Amino acid sequence: MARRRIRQAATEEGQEGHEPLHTPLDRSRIEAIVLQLLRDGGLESLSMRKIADALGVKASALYYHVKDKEQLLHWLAERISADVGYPDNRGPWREQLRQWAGQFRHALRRYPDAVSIMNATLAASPERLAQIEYLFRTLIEAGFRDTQVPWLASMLKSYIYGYVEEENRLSEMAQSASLSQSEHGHRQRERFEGLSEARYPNMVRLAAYTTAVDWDAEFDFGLSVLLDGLEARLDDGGRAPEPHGD
Amino acid sequence: MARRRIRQAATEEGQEGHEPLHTPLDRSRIEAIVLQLLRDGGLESLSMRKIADALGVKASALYYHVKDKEQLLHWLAERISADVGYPDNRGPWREQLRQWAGQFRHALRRYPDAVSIMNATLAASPERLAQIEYLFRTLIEAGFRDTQVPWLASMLKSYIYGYVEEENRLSEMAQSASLSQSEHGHRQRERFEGLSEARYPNMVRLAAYTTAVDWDAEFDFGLSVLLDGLEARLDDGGRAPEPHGD
DNA sequence: AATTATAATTGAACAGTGTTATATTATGAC
DNA sequence: GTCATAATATAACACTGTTCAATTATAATT
Repeated sequence: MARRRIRQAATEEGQEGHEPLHTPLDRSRIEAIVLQLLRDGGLESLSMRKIADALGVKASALYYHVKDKEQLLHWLAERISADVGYPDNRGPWREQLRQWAGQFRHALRRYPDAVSIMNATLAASPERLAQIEYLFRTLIEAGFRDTQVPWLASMLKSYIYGYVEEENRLSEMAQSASLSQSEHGHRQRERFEGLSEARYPNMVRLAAYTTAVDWDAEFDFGLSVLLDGLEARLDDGGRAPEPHGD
Repeated sequence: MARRRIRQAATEEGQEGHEPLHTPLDRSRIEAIVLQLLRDGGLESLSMRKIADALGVKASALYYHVKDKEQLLHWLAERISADVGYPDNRGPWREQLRQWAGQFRHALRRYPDAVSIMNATLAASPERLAQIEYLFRTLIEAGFRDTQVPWLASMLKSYIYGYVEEENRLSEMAQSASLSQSEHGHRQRERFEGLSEARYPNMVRLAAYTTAVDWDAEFDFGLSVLLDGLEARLDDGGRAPEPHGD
């Protein structure tokens, strides 16, 4: 038996043994593998054993670096939040929020099941808190009342999450309908073609508008609806008191 | 060995054996137990084996009546949707949607993890489709354009789901903060008291407005914001073309 | 009343999950 | 080379959803 087991297919080179052939696990390497597995199989099929396998390691080794599987999700959520960034413009609050919402959406779209990950974890990490703080500050500076801000912020978050989930759902359905050879695609088509036009006339008629979609434009449309609602609440009708001097 | 094994603690009475001592499983009995378990431990701790145990039966027996665990969730989602109902008034669209949204929220609040259940299942069952159909029809009759209706409906759904989730999250945190003896409550308090006021001044200041909340009023407030946004989109500014003759 | 058909449930297993305690190995410091 | 500790492995526990074959209970028929 090999007296000296080397992780991950040791070759002849590097027998000196001074510098480690493969550095031990650390957060960044784990994160990288997790993101790759997430891209392959989604959040559902993500397991500690698969992560360990992909790292060439046993599952229990992960627990030296990570407390929980939940902590792993917190890492991901933090990374997603860091990916959002902040608007670079100093324009009016509507334009700032429009840009910020767009960046948020794009960050969520860069990671599979991002909304599930965010919803499964509480926003207690620095990047996530900073994002909330930015949103609160922007709303305050726009002139909204203290009591309203948390709920308006929650509405914006809900809109973005909801839109991205709908976006993923519908585009997933569209692609599995195009590959209608597959069994799954077949079942999906049945679901829509079998919709009784007598029972659900409006659904059937409007279903067309959810197949070929300009997702960017639709997101902006919904967002503008929401921002219109916000603007209508700005100090109950227009006499906004110029919240700050600058 | 007992030649005749009777389910669930057979007593002396009823030895005739004509009418079954305990009727076999059926959908309604399974649903009832599932709802009870859901109330006790939530969706996370719901397992086929626990359901079977609570029914005095082995887990594999369930699969004679239910295809999947997922089908079980579909049953629940359908039940929740049926519980929503429809507004009884024939007032203007704003009032109708206000009432409908309230009923929706209350139905979701009646079942633990209702939002998770709805999100985990596609809306393909009759009651759920009927709800969507109602929403579409109401928006159409209000005068919104065909292309807009699906997205506006999606926004309303997102708002309701998001609000209920936030509501559950916050009230859960509030109650675990009041029971601050418990370890979990202690950690929750740390999370909030440890919030650096220097880094997140607005969050800290506005946190007060998310502790003692009139949930009904807050829901209506957010909804009115959203409906204001909708109204602003009614045919781009007021010249609504009386969509139907009646 | 005995037999037969089928409805309903059990037993046992498979493949997988997160997690932990304990042993074992590798690594760098002295 | 010895030694402390850092890092991984081994093995197990208590679960999970699900399937298949064997078994029992119930109802129908002769």
